[in-house]
Amino acid sequence: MSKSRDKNIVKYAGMFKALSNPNRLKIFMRLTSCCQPGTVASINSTTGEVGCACVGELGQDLGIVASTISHHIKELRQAGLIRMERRGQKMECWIDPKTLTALRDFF
Amino acid sequence: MSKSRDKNIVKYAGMFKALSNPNRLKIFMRLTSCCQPGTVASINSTTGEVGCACVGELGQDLGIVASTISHHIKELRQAGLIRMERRGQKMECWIDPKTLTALRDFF
DNA sequence: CAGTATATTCGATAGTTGTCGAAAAATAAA
DNA sequence: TTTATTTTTCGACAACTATCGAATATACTG
Repeated sequence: MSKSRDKNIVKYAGMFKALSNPNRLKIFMRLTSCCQPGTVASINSTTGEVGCACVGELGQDLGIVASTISHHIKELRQAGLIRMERRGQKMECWIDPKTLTALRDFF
Repeated sequence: MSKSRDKNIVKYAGMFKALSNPNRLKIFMRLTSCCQPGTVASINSTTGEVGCACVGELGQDLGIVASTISHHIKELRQAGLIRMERRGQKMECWIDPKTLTALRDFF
């Protein structure tokens, strides 16, 4: 019943909540598939992290208005599932590898 | 954009939704810790005592009213995460090992 | 600068969810 | 049958969510 355990539970519950919306889950899966090793994407030379789809692309794929996509991406980011970075006019999103590992270890 | 893929997404989104509530996640974790996955109810062969949690126990642990626990368990069951069986007056719950494996494979 | 492209914020709204207490149902015991 | 125990269903309600369109912001291009 420690506090850190409760905090952890809230953290993971937040991740699962972020993945509980079908459209958000699609975004997540889309990002995981395009970030697969071997797939081309822009690589951040400092962090080494692999960048992927931007907001517009994701919205076009799912047939969802941009503002809604933006909202969903914000949720995924706040849950710690994805990271993003401005690249010109576009925002690039990619899966946070640490969180992905944490989720793998959870189950 | 196949239909089976969409169905799968909805299925997994449902699992994550079930785990997105902190209390439900606690129930899930409690069950994973107290039950051997695959065994319906861990019964002590010498004492005959049952090791798997029932609705009442779970509610007492979390300080939540029975009707709420019942509701949460129903959600977990409908998502395919847990299974349950009547044993006398009590209902015994345990994690569905198949679903657990599926979730492991997802990430 | 004005114009274009992309992304975010805001306001509104219909729909969903978590929680409780009361009542009902199912089972066991007396 | 009556009583006790455990669980489920029902009704209610406040809180939250997904989605959209409009307005705003940010960055590039003539």
